[in-house]
Amino acid sequence: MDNKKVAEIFDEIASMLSLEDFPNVRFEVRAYRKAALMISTMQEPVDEIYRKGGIKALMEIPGIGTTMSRHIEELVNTGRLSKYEKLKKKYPIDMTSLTAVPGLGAKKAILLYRKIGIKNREDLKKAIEAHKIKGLEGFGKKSEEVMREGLLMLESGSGRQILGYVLPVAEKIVDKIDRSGLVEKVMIAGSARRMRETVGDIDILAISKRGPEVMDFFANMDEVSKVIQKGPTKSSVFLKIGLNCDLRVLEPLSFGAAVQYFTGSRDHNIQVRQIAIDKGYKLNEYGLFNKSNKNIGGISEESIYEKLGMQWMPPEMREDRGEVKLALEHRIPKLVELADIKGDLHTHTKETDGVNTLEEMADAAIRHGYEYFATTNHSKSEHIAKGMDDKKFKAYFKKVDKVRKSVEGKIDILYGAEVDILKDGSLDLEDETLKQMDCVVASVHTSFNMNEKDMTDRVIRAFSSGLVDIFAHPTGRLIGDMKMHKARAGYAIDLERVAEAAEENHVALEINAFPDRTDLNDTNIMLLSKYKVMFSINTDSHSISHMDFMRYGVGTARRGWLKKDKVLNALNLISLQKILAK
DNA sequence: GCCGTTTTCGGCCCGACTGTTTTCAGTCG
Repeated sequence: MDNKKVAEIFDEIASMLSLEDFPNVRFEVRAYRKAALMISTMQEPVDEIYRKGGIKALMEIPGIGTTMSRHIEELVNTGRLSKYEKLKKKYPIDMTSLTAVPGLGAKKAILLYRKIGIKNREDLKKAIEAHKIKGLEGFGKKSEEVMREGLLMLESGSGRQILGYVLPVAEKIVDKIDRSGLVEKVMIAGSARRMRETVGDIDILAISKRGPEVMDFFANMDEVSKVIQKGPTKSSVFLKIGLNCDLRVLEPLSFGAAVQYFTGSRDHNIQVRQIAIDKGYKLNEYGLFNKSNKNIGGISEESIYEKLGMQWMPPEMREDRGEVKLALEHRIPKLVELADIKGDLHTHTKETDGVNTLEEMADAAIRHGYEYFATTNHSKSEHIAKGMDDKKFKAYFKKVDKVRKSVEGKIDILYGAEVDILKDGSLDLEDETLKQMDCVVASVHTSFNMNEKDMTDRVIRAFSSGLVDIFAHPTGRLIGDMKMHKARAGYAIDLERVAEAAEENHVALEINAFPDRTDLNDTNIMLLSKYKVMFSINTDSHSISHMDFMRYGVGTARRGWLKKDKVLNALNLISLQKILAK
């Protein structure tokens, strides 16, 4: 029983309970939803937690109490849950997939079942095609249309998309609104502002006295494929890239409150609002209100946090992972910033599977204001990537020498490679070749389906060569979205054992900034920060434009609460070389 | 159903928009 399945069952129970009528039912619904969300985003499988520590360990999980932990116990032991089955008898419909259809909630779903026997999405689709829906009580022409389009959208598979491909679009939209002259201020909020690796929609906030005009401008933008709703203060559109985008227009006095509110995350906000309530205030998206209902802090995010006795914190931290407590104690760490990055230690060129020459890459690195960068082409096992053997590396380094001279004084180029860690843990190039290099990046590209112990041993054996400086994309996962990017779960690997070995052998762990990877991810980084290991934030650029991806790596690092002093490539060249020499 | 250095009971976020409403319920974020 994996976490996803448990979460789905809890979520479905929540939906079914929302149809029941007993005191406090809505809070019970919320409890199940919260538990589902918690479990679905957890790293460790709940059945493992239960097997290791029983009910007691389960109850340590926030949002899981006596009842939920018993439920999990029942699910792990029997594969079934009597409460779920009981409800399911009463509401025998495929609740999760039906309520995923926009415009359709639990109440309407059960109504459709009772009136015309719709049990799942297939039934719904047929009923819509046969125009059986409109005319039913509570349904009209419009609701049929909304559901029809919703179904199409679900079928086309657009869900969350990768931040690195969405953020530039969002920024373009914001820029256009800004230049329209209709707004005093406009900015991105939501999960994009928190730099989550994927986003489900784009939230934009603006200050303007001309709401309706702003909304007209917004609805008519090139990027928009369909207007979903349009009011004077809130509009929602579906973008051509297959994502929803919401725009809200606000008063200046509410802007800070709205920014705070819509940046989220939801769980962070619930905590912050609770603090407001405890202080006798009320916090909503329009402001921070005192007892006499005067807005005392809505103008800026900073003023809200300040009035609540909290330190302002970077959006990347707002995930309800303990940041609220730190903010109350004024102990928010100073996180690494894009401006701290002094170089990129994982880049490719035309010689293998990159598209730009070393000269072009050097130029781009200079434009990024870097002090140094490493050229790290693939080793010979990577046939598809035209990986280079020892001889080719030697020849390549002569070329590097030339370019080095031509950019002298502007940037330093480090010799490097992205060398394959072979199945047995050996490296894909001769020791002699690797010893000549300033920066050896090692990574796994083959035999992904080894078991966890073998994979971990393989990687640790590579570290013990003493030749590896950076372990690239440590889990090998590819995020993917349902459109064009292929997903791949990471290989099984014990990251904590890897971190121990990395500490011992002076290997830095990579935070790969490539949007499909962001590997390590935020939770990995948090987990591994307790080790005395350095992290290296690299783009894995295969072209000069990829160098812009650095901000996603930095964003991921910040989501993992990483400070500058743990980041290898935030060091200046001299300090970097000292560490690489180890 | 969960949670708690002010509580083991009594709280738990709430407003915009829409459709089908003749005054509001459902959905969503």
